[in-house]
Amino acid sequence: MAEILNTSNCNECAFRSVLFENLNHEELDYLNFYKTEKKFLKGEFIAEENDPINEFLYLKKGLVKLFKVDRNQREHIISIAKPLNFVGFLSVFSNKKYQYSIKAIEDSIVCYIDLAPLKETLVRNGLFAMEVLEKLNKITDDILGKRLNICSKQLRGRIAFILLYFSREVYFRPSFELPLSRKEIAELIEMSTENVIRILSEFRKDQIISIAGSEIEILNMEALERIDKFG
Amino acid sequence: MAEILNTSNCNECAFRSVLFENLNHEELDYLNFYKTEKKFLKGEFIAEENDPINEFLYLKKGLVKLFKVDRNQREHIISIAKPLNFVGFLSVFSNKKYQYSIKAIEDSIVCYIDLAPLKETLVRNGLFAMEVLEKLNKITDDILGKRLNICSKQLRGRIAFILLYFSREVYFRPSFELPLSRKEIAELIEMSTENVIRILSEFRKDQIISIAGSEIEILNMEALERIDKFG
DNA sequence: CGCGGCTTTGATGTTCATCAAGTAAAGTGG
DNA sequence: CCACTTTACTTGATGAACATCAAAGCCGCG
Repeated sequence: MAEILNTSNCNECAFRSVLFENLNHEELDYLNFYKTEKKFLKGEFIAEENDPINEFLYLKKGLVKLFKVDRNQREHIISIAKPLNFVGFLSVFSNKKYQYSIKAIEDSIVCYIDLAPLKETLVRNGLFAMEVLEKLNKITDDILGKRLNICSKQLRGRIAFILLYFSREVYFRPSFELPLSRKEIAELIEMSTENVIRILSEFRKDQIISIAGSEIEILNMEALERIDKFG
Repeated sequence: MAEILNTSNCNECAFRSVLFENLNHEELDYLNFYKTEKKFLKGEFIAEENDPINEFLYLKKGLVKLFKVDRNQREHIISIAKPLNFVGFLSVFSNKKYQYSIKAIEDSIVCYIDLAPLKETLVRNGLFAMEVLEKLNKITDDILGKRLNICSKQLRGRIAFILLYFSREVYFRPSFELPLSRKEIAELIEMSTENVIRILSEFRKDQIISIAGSEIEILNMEALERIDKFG
């Protein structure tokens, strides 16, 4: 399934300064020894709910979704994770099993670090632990904030919110290709697929966005921001 | 406003083993020096959104709500915190300011530990940091899980959920006094006050619960669980 | 070619918030 | 302690927001 890559060394990783600022060369070499790097194609599972958590994993490249499936087989997307978001952070220190599934929504590269040596390093290096603590705190803050935001808005506001999210926080451009199907967007912001489509069309008619398949361009940013804020 | 208590020593605190298992006597004495204990009456503010976070705080006794106020003056309750939930955990390591307000919903005692010496101790003692990491992870997992749960249910299911929550996780009894007004329950599970009342009355008519003011008794636990699960 | 999945639009009905009005409870000032 | 005000609670009626159903077009794939 997932292709195992010719693993690069953490010491040379571009993300080192962002993620592991407080580790020295020895510590990095140590973790590097317990590290695997895997490549996933769009649509492939990276982890499945109830799998045991044996590794700490983070996204080096790509885009993934974290989601749960409820008793009616309906998916609920908890969060979209992009590189530098520690994907495995949500439950890695509090649970033995994944509480959700992870799937690549763009071709992705994921680093796997065995959990035991990582924990060892955390215990040995308090600065590193503090760093992880801060990042974890930030990520969960962010997820929870977005969830509260979505919960308290009505549909037009939710669509505006999610479009602004992709534009501002993922692609850094006013035009982008939606990495999610209409159905997945519905699952992310808790509404029906039909209404996702309907409201997107509405925005198109109002000249707020233009749509070509999954290609979206935001034409009137101010209007969208107003809808996000007051909708 | 809040009464400052004759501070007890952390070394003798009953919660020590639960919260600070991995600290030795010296470390505890050190933190104890930077600790204040305050008492709040029901309804009093413990912290307000945008206050600077200078202390790490945790609830020793009582019950508090964490909430935000939106642009329409409507409150949104993020979470109810009970003793042993680190109240200040949500943003304490990721933000300089509180992202939400905290208010006592029962008479409460809160411990304040200055943030700087706490962080110092975290850096010096990796085991302690690891412990905090695990607890923080658990708490945010829990809050997020509940939020997702609430978002994906309709109203009857939400009411069932929140009644079961108080019964199972807060009071450990089938009968209890609701610490929240009907309005606050509405703010916690994102619905209108009128519908909270309506559905509670419905449950009363169906003999699932009995109501006497804020006194609630669950009469038919199985029915409530069914509604929680399938509603 | 035909099948299944994704997208789109319209029609219909349900769920829910809002409005209105009334009662009970709880605080406030004389 | 009682009139007065305010706040919480309650019920019913109405309409808006939204999900669901139905049908049709579109595309990729075996």
